[in-house]
Amino acid sequence: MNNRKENSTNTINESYWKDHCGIAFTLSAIGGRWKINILSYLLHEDKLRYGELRKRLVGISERMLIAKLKELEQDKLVNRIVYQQVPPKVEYELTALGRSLENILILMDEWGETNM
Amino acid sequence: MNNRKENSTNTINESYWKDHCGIAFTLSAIGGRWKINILSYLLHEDKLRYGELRKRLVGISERMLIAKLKELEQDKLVNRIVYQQVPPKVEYELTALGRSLENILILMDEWGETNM
DNA sequence: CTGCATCCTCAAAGATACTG
DNA sequence: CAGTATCTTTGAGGATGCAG
Repeated sequence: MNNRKENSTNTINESYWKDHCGIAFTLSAIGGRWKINILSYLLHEDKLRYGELRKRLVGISERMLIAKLKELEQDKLVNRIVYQQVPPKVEYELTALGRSLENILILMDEWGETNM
Repeated sequence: MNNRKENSTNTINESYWKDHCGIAFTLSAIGGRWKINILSYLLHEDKLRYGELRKRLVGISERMLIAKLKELEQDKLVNRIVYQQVPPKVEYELTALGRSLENILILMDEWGETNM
């Protein structure tokens, strides 16, 4: 996808990458404080406007939401749909790739619910 | 488990917690830069001494490794086995709860391998 | 060998004001 | 409405020295 190799995980040795490279990549795509929340909402609600997402993600700053949406878009997990009109309207939705994360999110949710 | 509520995710609103509480909890248990790496090694190699883990986790500082192992121990994901001898010998191994994360790690690895 | 305490750095994230 | 720009803050993580 994009510049994964510049992330913090690039200091890991070869034996690691042989065994767990996929995990590191997945984490780099959905890890951090906000991305999974964003993906979850888009999973449940199909299309959401920027402002709707912001209302749901209580506590996120505009700057962060934009940054994370842009990263998700660059990683092809979400589509950004621009409606040419005034006032502006932009919607975000999951791509097929984004939806393919559903199994992982479900498993994580189940494990958490069971063990919290 | 322990003090989840003090984490950064505690600012999220009610509708979030209703829908995705489990995911947030799971992420708080295995998220971050190192925990999944540690878990992966213990999954593949059963018991590992502190020094062996440190050799495998290239780039981690002693301070971080100790801190993350302690967190994993407090969350009941790993067991710490102390051998009363000189020089000291301590081994770490997954608990049943820790091994129960295997499915998630496998899914994440597969997704990453497929899409990286 | 295993582990703790202290100090420090830097990047991620927050706050705020502004614009098309 | 949907962003952008700038400044500030925070805290995860690194370096180092010490101890049982």
